[in-house]
Amino acid sequence: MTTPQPQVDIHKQLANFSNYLKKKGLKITSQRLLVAEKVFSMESHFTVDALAEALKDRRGEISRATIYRIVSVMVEAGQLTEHNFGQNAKYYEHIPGQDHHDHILCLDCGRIDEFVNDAIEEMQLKIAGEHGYDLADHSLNLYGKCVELRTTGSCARGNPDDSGESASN
Amino acid sequence: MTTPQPQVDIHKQLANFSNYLKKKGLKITSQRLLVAEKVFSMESHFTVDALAEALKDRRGEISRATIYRIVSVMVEAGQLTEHNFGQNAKYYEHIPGQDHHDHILCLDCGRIDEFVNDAIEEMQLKIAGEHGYDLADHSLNLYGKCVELRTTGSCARGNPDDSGESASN
DNA sequence: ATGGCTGCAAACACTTTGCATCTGG
DNA sequence: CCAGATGCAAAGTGTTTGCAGCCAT
Repeated sequence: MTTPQPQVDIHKQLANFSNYLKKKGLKITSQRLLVAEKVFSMESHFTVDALAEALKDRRGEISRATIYRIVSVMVEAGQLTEHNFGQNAKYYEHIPGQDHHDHILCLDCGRIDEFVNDAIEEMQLKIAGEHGYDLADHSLNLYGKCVELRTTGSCARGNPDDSGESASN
Repeated sequence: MTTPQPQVDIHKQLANFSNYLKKKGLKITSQRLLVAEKVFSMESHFTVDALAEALKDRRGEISRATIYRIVSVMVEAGQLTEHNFGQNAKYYEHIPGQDHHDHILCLDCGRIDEFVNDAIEEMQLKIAGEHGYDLADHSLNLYGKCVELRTTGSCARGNPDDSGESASN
């Protein structure tokens, strides 16, 4: 069930990032390496806040401002994507050089799963074309109740009783 | 090109809203009616900010706090939907009692078009099921370059020259 | 009359920015 | 050595909330 991908070669990713920095004439600082390393080791989707927390202790901590700046560099570098799941904060996800995918989220526990569907991808291209658009990107998020909630009757955050209408948000 | 829907009976919509308020034991205040009326007359997608601006002059203006509160009531009432288009502010759209639809947005001028695709809707249900989810909602947004930009070489906000990588955001 | 509503301003959460200092190349 | 990076704190957005006074019911 859990993505069993073996740490898609963090070293290679770090090397790519360093190359990008070099190519752009940006400096390879300890903060950038630490942030990048942590980013590449994050299991899945995370917020800047979570990233900042995860970066604590190592050698003190890195300033939020700096983390925001580094994250934005990584997005430009194409090694990180940004998601808007309808919550306050943006979510990020490192790109293991692999395929694009969409997301399905649990409205109760916030669990996030991924999926790919070629038919939908094709449809989107077709639709964009029909409307005269040159498709550049898209975001598809499904929201529902996760398998755990359905089978055990409750998941991390909510349970059937008080889940009255958490879906409203 | 522009949605030619003839003001889907604002009076009926207002009546529905009033009924909802009554049913819920909420008060029918002048602010609520003014906001609702304006909401129903808004052409398409708007932010709370735009709504507040549009509400000015009539009889002074309505406090943002109040507008936020009324908008949230209307969402609960099911007469307004909330969208996250990846920008800072949330976008709203009144529901004319009609069909659900998805969006396609221009990365340059911010233009927003709508579309419905049953095949994709079905696919989503299937995908959710395959992942053990009970699908409650979804959001599908396509981003690209609009027809105007493609045909005339420029649209409201940007033009091919400086549009270098506005897609990065 | 009275409890919900409004308006104001302060509080909030997330993100960005100005500036002095520090550091990689 | 010096442009670019960092950290801090202050400033910005967009949105929410506490509270006193107001108005539908």
